[in-house]
Amino acid sequence: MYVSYLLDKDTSMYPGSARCTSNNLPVQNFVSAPAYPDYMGYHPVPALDSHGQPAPAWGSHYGAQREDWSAYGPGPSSALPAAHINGSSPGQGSYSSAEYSSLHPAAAAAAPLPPADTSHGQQISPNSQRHSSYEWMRKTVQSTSTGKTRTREKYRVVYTDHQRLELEKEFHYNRYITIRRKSELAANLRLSERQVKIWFQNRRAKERKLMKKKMTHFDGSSLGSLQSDSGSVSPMPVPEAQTHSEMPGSLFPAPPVTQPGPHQLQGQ
DNA sequence: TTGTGTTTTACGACCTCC
DNA sequence: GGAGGTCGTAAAACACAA
Repeated sequence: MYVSYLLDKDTSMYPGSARCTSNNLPVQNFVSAPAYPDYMGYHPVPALDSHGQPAPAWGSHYGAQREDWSAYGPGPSSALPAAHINGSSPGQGSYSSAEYSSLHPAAAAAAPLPPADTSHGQQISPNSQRHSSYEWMRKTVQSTSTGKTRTREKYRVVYTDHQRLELEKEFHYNRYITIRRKSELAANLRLSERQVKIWFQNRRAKERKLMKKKMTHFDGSSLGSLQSDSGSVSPMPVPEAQTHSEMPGSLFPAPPVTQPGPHQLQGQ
């Protein structure tokens, strides 16, 4: 399960119930009920607990013991542990089930929720806080050969654990995000819709990369386990028409299909 | 400390679909 | 034409060994 690692992280990241109290994020959007309560493929926590213990509902992961939330105000926080904040200890960024199960759950030693005042392109991540003041964000860098410039504001912010957790949750629920959910998520996470879209694109690319890696590793003999690794939803792409149409009469998208759209099979 | 490898954001090119 | 898709890649962020 993709989320299990993050859930484990989450347990230490957001223990208790008062998550986001200093973050200005709409807490109600992150409690146990996902946006699609009727969708059977997504079970927020209990089914994902890899330690054989009943895990609390989403809401109980967040808050309480982080009595020091308010200590992480705007500005660099150099007192944080260097490792793990980015979910990057051993197995950094790998969320396949096998890897999840082998990861130490204490990966999130301390992941402060940064101030939510992260207007587009200015997400203040723990990492960026750790490594610099805000000055670097304002500078521009020359791209190598093309002469194009990229502003530091764009290149690149490190998303907070919270943002990534929510994105991972959404990804675990559905590999392809709908327009509506993209808007909601962007608003909730203080990201732009473009960022959400690109995150999903990159996340799918990452998954394909992992799949490919496993394919070569298992030499195609363990495809069944590969399928189950990806959770309850199909790893295959969803036809675009299903994902970015608004589905009249239905708030939410249909469950993912197992066949890719025609245009997604060719040219790759 | 430094070099190296990996992961994470972000973008451009090119594609299909509506 | 505009949307979102994949693919490839740049560069920052990060981990870790030497």
